[in-house]
Amino acid sequence: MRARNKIRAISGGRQTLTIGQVAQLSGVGIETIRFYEREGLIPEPPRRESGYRDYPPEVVKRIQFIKKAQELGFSLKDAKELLSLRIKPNTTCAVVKTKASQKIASIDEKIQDLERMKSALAKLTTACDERGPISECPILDAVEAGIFQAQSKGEKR
Amino acid sequence: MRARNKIRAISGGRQTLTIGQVAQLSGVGIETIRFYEREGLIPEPPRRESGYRDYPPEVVKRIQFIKKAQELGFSLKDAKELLSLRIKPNTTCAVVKTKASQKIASIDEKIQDLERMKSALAKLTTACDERGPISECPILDAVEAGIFQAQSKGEKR
DNA sequence: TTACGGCCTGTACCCCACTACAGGGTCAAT
DNA sequence: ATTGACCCTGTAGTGGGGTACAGGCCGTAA
Repeated sequence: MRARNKIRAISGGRQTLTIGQVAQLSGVGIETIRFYEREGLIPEPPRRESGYRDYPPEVVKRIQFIKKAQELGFSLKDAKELLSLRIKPNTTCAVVKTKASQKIASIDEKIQDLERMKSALAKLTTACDERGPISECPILDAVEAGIFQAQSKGEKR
Repeated sequence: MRARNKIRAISGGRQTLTIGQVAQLSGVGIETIRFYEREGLIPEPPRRESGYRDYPPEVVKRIQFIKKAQELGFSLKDAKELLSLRIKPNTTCAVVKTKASQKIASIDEKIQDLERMKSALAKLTTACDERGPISECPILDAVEAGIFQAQSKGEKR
């Protein structure tokens, strides 16, 4: 009953991981890892004689990146694109830069939107403090003022 | 005698919208609107004698908010919660504040993660400019350095 | 009054991202 | 040698979030 078994590969000896270890370390299910492999999100790992997948530890970070990207509203396809953005000898720099700056732009947009949401929520708590004769739903007020749409037009409610 | 059917309700006369008009203005399909209604994301609108849904214009902003929230990695359930955060006469202020600050915290986390992604991408373009003997995949480097995991623990970067 | 687009309900179907078996081989401790 | 956890391939099913009809009523310009 050696629970130590689980971390054997990490703490010493062998430098590779089984799929189960990868799953545990990255916080996803085994099936998800095989799914990502099928979808080309993570590379096919080498196999042992037994046919077992033999993972390098880096794959854990890659999977965590994928999960993060998803939480931030990117699809798996987006995540794949992000991960494949790299400088390869025969890729022109211009191409990489173009793609990267597109991604940066879309990230900036998300950040802006999140900031607007955040300030709407902040307004809500403030209104709560003041307990004055304030509208009963500041978020909707913000929404109705077009927080995401009319922002740059200088409109007000 | 009402001409210009499509914008009639918007430009003058009647202050309400048909489902088709709402769809067009908010950039989603008609079926999506009915779906949101079934799911309780937008209130059931009053009906005309004909049975047609008769929307107040505010619903457009509400739908746009829902769409934005989705793009930012919130589920429809999350969006519903965000929209229902309001100060009602019989809701205690404390409850609202607690929920709001939880939402704000999760938004802040998203912003942090996006900033980290962004800087990884920025590094990529810089590396590209310098054309030096730099790693071929800065994003993965960042990932491998645990940009999302080790950050808050004061670990190396 | 007819044509034709818009709206109604209801049901079925679709894509994405998993998740769960079934049936069978592997590995390490007992 | 056996046990039981772990891994394999393959296929099927699930839940979220829509999307697409079918069959039928409404509304209005010609």
